[in-house]
Amino acid sequence: MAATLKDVSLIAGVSLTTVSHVVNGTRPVSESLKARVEEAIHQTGYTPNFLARSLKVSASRTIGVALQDIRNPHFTEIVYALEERAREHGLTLLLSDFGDDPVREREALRIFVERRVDGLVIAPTSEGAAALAWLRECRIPAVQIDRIADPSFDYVVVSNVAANRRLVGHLCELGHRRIAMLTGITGLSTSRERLSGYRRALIDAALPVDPALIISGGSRPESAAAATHALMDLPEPPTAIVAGNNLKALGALRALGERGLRVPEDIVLVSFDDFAWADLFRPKLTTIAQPCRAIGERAVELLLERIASPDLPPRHVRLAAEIRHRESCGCVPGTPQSPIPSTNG
Amino acid sequence: MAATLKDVSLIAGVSLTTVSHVVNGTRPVSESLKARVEEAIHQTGYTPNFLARSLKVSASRTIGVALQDIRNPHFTEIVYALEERAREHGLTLLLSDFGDDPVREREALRIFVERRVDGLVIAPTSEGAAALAWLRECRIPAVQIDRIADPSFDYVVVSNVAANRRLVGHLCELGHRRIAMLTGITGLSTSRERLSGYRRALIDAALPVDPALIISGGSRPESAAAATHALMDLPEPPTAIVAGNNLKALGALRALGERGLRVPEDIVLVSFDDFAWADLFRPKLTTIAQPCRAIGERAVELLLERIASPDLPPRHVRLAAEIRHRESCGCVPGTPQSPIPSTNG
DNA sequence: CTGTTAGCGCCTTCAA
DNA sequence: TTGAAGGCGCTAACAG
Repeated sequence: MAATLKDVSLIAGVSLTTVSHVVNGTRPVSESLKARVEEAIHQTGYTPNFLARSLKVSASRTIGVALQDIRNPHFTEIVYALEERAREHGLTLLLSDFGDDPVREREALRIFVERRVDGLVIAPTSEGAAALAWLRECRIPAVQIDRIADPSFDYVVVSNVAANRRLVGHLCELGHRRIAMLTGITGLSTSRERLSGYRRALIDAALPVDPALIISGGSRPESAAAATHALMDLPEPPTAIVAGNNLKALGALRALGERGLRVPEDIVLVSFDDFAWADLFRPKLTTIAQPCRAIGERAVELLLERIASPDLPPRHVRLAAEIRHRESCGCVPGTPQSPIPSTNG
Repeated sequence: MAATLKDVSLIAGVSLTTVSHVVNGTRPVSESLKARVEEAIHQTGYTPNFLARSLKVSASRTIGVALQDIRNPHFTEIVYALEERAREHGLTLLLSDFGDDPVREREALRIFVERRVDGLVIAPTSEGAAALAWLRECRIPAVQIDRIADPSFDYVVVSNVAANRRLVGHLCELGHRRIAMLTGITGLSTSRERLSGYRRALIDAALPVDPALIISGGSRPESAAAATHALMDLPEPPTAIVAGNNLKALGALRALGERGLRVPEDIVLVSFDDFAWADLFRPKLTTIAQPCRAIGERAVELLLERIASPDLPPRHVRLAAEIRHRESCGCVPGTPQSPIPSTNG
């Protein structure tokens, strides 16, 4: 159907090789021939067949992106950055959403392998290590983002411990003694690390860690809403709640609203993950903002480097996350934002 | 590097043809051979090469998605639905974001054509007709979503005129006589249609159409903010503003906030496009919610049908959009939602 | 500076 | 029920 190199070569009256070379600029061709070839290309409307090229050179200039939910603005933002950076490098994005299901995660990787992606960026499930091991067998490079399922692979994530320690520390400084933590999906490194930051902050402040104030698991806002209700039904409810991620914050916010509790007057709520339109929310949430853009960009760069040098030792990037002081923490609004130092490895 | 059909055939001691057939289940193979082949596949870790297959059968089971900005939740939601539906049909998504730049739009299509996608879904720019014409030459099917650049191609969009007419009509019924309209990017069918719905509603209500109250163009919230300020600086400012899309609403909301104007007490604001967390916004915006999920699903279905029958006449789908009555229109909250009837063609 | 040739990995007639 | 052989469109030695 579509014109091929051969069609062009016939029309231009040159060899197929020459056409290939003028298309790719891969060896010098005389002006006269080049002109004839270009004319023929124009005439036939020839468009190179990347599939054939990929087959031949065993490189598809394609990278796969696999994650839990593009609709989560955190991931949306990252995908945007990935796409942009990839495009700059002539790479095209294959997208797959596996909804936090290890079976679908595995399935997504299979599809990417079949399509011979040059590499892939993945926000793995808690069982992601097995899937990654398979990728290693297939010798296809991968970089993890957001969470770490296997530290022997590259990753770019944020300093969860430091960021949450600082956020919770802020609450302690404000005088809170009963601070609850709603963590994300059990088994995810993000959940563990953020919980660890929470613990460290309490210890820093010489406060007891009350297991009743830690509610773990779940990926939907509904579970956070239920957890919030449970928390507030405690004989001694918390005076502050830390949402382990944006979905948790949404659920908590709704539950608090249902109970007619005002934030921050009646209860303080802060959260990991920022929202694009947080300034339109009431209350305005104090959050930890992740550098999504940078995460996506670094991920592509790491991937490119690994594709070039597959035997590099694993590279671990931790980016700083930044606290955005708004109203919901109850401190004076307008407080300057405090960056958290990044650590590597 | 990776095992091929040939590797498997050698190990299994059968012909390459047979291996191909057991992999694809495309012709009966005796149990004994099948077992040997499967064993060999397992042993070699063979994964089919889709690139080679695509080249051979000239079909890539891949569809391209090209749009203006994945970060806009309206599109994010659609992409999610597209991905899901595509996956159900064994199709993989290639994603490209062209930021409303016709040059990059064209570029994105070129990449898709080179990669021999089976079809593509596009939210075209206002200049998209030329790009689509090229696709037609390449004989690659495309369905437009959100807006229409060329009605000779399939599309699935919403009933913009009817929806906005109804929304503005609601404002008229509430007694507003000076209603402003902030339209989106000039030249887009959505902008035209929504503006047309606005006009119709005013005419329905026997109200004059004041050009000073219509501010067109721009795709960023900032332009809407500027427009809102201009509107409020008018000798006779509007008592209600209709934002032509979600970004416009954000800009208007901010400008109104900057002026210390309360919604809906001082001024009414409603908008085309809903927000996922609209209930956390203050004010709670009355909006027109588009059925993003359905748009994505129908788009994939249309595309699949067209891939199967390229010569079908153009198919036009218009889905109903629904008004979500919340606080910002100033009518009693809790009013039941009113669906808008869909029309076809 | 240009052309011939041998595959990349796979599907699919055609023949047995 | 099985196998051999000819490409799909392209790149990259290898010759000239």
